[in-house]
Amino acid sequence: MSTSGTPQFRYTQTPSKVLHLRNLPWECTEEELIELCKPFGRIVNTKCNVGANRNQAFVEFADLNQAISMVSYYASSSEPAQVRGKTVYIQYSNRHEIVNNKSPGDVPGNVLLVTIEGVEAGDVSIDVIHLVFSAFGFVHKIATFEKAAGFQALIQFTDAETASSARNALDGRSIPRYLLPEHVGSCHLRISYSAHTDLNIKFQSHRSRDYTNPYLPVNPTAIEGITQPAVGPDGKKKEPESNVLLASIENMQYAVTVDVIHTVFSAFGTVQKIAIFEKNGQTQALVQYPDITTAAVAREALEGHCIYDGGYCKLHLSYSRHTDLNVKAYSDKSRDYTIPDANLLAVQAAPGVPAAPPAWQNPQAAPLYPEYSAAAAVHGQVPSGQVPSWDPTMQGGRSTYVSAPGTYPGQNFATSSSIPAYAAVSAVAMPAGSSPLSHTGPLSQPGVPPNVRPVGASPPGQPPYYGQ
DNA sequence: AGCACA
Repeated sequence: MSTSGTPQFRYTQTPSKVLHLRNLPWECTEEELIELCKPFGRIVNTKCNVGANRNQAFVEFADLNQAISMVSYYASSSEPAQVRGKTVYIQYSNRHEIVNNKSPGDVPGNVLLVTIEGVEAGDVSIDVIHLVFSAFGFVHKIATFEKAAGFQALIQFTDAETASSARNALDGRSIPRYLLPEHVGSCHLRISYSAHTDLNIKFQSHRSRDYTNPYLPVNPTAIEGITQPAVGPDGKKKEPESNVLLASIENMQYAVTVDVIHTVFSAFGTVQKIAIFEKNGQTQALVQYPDITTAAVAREALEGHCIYDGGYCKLHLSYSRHTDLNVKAYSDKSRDYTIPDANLLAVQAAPGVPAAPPAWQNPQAAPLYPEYSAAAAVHGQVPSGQVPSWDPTMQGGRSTYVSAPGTYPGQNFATSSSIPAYAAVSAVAMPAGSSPLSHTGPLSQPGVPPNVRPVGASPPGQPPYYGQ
């Protein structure tokens, strides 16, 4: 009772993920701190140079047990914890997390996120980046990409020490002029740490390199280097066509899941991969088809249309710079439908066999399909309490399966006869009061009866036909 | 040598 207030210090401290370190050398660096602590676990945050003498610090481990292991180790060790030869005293902090203004990018790791300001992607080659950063140690991998922030590169070093030496030396500096094209004014490097530890490089290309794996295949389309954007008849830049579409979803009042995207875009051909992400607060999706023709048809048909009735989830489509997406095979934000599967390979990956003839070969099916897509997209299992209200067969939250693939207009061009394309539809919240099946929605065509019984719920989290 | 920052 008497000591239950805020004791100056405690003899028995409750363990915490956060450790308090004192008697550190003056202005001990974060790297030294991490060096000392990382044998015991993953460090998620630090705060150093604390106190009037700037000789205290906090270290937060990912897991409580890691902090406990460090405290226990030094409690019974004959060798005290030391930094630069000074004994460091370690105890549990009386707080349970470090709160500071440090962004994740300040937490050291072996991968740097480099933003090259004031340049376009074509101005700085990956070889120049490699040259500049190799000065600090072996560069394992590089991946470059363009983001809103500008041209960026992820650079993977062996360890955080090498990475931080590069960061300390280069952050805010500029790439030497002689390595740059003449027209580039300044190009300052902004360097932070990435949360990545191992980059997943699929190809050697002008965008990415894996210097640890010389046998990695070269991406034939990507290695050609920087293609100048084609110029259309109006003199405006015309984006190069691609088999990958970038869909921006406007007015996204309702959930747009991978399955929704899959259903909508499957209307025009085999969808190979999907990735959904947020950019500048807007939801976007990358949709990969096997070929440009299919993508072009889908783009033409879907541009400006809405997934749901009422102007919800309006699609804007452009061609992506990607040609082959690198996505998790199955997650809530991505899907890779091309992963080896005996059944699927026959349908989707048989060389020379177009998996899906372009929709324009079937003038009737093309307009029909989007309507179905929209309908199917808003159907499916929903969290309990959010049972869609529009489908009488859905009462009680139960759903029905499509009676037969043959009843499905256009199924012949989207799938093999044995695989209903729309079977992938699983979890989507239905906008209340919106009934795509019974309305002429933006994706609907007049005079088309809603003759398709929407697909039933898939097993939780699994489309029925793709296994893992 | 004994608990910070916004």
